Amino acid sequence: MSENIKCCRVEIDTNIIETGKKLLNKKNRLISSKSKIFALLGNDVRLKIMTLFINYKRLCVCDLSDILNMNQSPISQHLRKLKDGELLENKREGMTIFYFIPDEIFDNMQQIIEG
Amino acid sequence: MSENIKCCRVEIDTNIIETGKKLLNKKNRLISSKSKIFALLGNDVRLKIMTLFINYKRLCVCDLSDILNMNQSPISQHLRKLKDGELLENKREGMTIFYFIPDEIFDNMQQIIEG
DNA sequence: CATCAATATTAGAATATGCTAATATTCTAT
DNA sequence: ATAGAATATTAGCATATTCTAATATTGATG
Repeated sequence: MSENIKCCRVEIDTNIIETGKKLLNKKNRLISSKSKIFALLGNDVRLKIMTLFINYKRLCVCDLSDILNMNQSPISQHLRKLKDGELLENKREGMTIFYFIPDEIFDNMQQIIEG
Repeated sequence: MSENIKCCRVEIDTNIIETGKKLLNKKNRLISSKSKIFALLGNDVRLKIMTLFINYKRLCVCDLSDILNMNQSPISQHLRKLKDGELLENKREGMTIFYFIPDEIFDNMQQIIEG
């Protein structure tokens, strides 16, 4: 399996390579999904947005535009990404569409972001 | 302060905008530094690398190349970023340079990545 | 049903990211 | 000292990201 050894270090623990591969293989899906979450949070604007949602429960695009002092379009685009990544949900109430962190992940999000 | 209201929703809680701004202002540095960490972890390869360091304590470029089945160059480049972001340190021992998660942040990293 | 407020989408430009391929650097060990 | 192993760096390309500016969509409400 480990034919392509990249260097010939003496104290090589060839076992590490096999067990490492197995470890990653086992955690592959989890790592992939986590890295997507981190990538979403790895943007200043989006992390601010999520921080606001932790503190205010629900906000609309306008609120965020005002608070962040940014145009509505990029806010909408960020919210779209966060929604696609299932870190946010939305719900219309009258004329405004409120975004919020889904109950199921709220504690976890707070943990990751504020913990 | 909030002259540039983005929309004229009726039930607008203008207070949110001011307190939101203050909140972000207060947490600004923290958010910025956290988003950098998340951005580093928001890449599949780097998250795999960090996961490996949590499980194996220390590894060299070659180990990672072998485990991840990637060329040495991109691994080196990722390690550089992780080191610049202070998520990793390194130390030469004989011919090989070992990377590892600094003691001070190990628990925190484990928490973020595995928690 | 027509209007308009709120939000979403799109194209396009500037910048950032992550790889390959080639080369450079750094130390060890003879 | 010098050769070679391990690692780092660089240029360059392809793709991804994030904004602006313009336009489209949606649904509440007169």
